[in-house]
Amino acid sequence: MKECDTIKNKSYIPPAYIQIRDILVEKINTGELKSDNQLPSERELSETYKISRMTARNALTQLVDSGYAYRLKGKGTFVRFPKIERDFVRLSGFSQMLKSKGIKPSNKIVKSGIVVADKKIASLLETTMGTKVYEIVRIRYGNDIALALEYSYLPVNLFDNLLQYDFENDSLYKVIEENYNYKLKYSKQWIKIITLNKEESKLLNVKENTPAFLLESISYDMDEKVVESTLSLNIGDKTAFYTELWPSNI
Amino acid sequence: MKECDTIKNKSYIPPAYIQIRDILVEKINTGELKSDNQLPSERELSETYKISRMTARNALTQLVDSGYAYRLKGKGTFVRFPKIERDFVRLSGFSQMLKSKGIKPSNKIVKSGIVVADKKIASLLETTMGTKVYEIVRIRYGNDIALALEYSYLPVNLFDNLLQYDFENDSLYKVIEENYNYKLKYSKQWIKIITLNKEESKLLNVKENTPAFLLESISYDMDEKVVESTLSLNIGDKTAFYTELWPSNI
DNA sequence: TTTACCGCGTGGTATATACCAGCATACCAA
DNA sequence: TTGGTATGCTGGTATATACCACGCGGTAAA
Repeated sequence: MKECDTIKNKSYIPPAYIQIRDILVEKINTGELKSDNQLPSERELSETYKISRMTARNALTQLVDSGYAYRLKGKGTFVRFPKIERDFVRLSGFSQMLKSKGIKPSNKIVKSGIVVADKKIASLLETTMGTKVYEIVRIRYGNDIALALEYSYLPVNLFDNLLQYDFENDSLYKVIEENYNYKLKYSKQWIKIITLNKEESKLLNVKENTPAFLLESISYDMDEKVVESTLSLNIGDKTAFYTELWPSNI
Repeated sequence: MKECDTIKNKSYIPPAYIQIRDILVEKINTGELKSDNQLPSERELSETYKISRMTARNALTQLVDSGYAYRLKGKGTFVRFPKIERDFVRLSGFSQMLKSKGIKPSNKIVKSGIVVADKKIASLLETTMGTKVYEIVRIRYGNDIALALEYSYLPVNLFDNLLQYDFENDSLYKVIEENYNYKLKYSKQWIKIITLNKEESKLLNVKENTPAFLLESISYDMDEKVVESTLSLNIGDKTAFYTELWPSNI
């Protein structure tokens, strides 16, 4: 069998267009290339790095697709920074989102344990009522101010001895990916409005009936299995979502 | 000057990869190709339509990028239907969104006229306080139930005699694109929570202090000019947003 | 002075070709 | 039966080349 490089062995060499892409991303992140600066043209890149124009174009396409750049026909390709956020809550999770805004995230566990799924939880985890699931209830803080109350549910059969981990300091996603080796592929999410009940408002230290966002999310791994589902109650006047909408071209 | 085909004259012929893409989209929409069916391979497409493999690949890439298909290395390209919705409110506007769900949209104009921009409106339209702007206030109905109260603002200097048009029946976007020839490029959007005041709740026929989504949006045309800004109050228990989040690859 | 055109650089589309890498199947040998 | 291998499909990466459409600035003509 032929030798085949993978991510796991150190000899992995990314494709040329990925390498060029990363060189350009680096220049954007370090500030060498600023917003609306012109990136090297496709022909220029191909000469500089001794690659074909198509490969250079692929590298630039990667930047455009991920929001780092925009193209103007007849003029050039230009930096867009800060890059647009199409996903208003990233798959990377709550902590990372706050960190990227310079806000100090912290958690407090309200309770954690194993419960049997009721109808609502069963439908979120795409399983049947009565299935055993982990329930982790946390309060999320930003700069020590309570922002959200989060209920996370995970199927017991996928996670052996999950509760041994410290979810006040370790991110749930990190534990799932590193300790159980589930690679998350995507998540579905719904945003609704509710008013906080007595218990919830007390935990979040706000008045009863305060309006809040209810975020329901379901996360899928590479095999399209549901690995986790979260209900997040975000205090209305401390939360806003931002997105940019681009017309579909089909 | 050389003759140059544009969308406007009828002789416009789309690029080959767009034509192939549209042929495939058509087959998906008519049901000839169903969810998880395999699409023709790149090599097969290139033989069938006498195009190069790269052009065929471009066509398939269009489908993948817009959520109509997914690729599996070594296996093929497959239909994803219903296509994923990354944008939870499309740039196409409110009416079209409801239509796509089989809900009958309708509007009622509350008022329309020219006002001078206060601080809030000026910042939304990226102009200065005191600038003259059109204000159009509408109630949005779905199946004759009031869903939202919408305040739209447009700079007077970009739209000559805008109020001649009938916004109870024509979409605002349609008028902008067809009568004034502004092609919308993208829009920014914020989602917040508010509670409806006396006047708003009366217009929407709900109790005072009902929680509602406040959608603030700014639309930009191809020259990155602000052409329109909208504040939309959507009744909380009649509205939800859905999105799928995919991790960024950079 | 104003207008029209040309040249040049840019991204956009398209061709033809080549080899690599992942998956499935059939087949053959231990 | 089991396990390797050969083959043939798939998408992924990469090269080289060509021409088109657009934006802009310089220049020559009106």
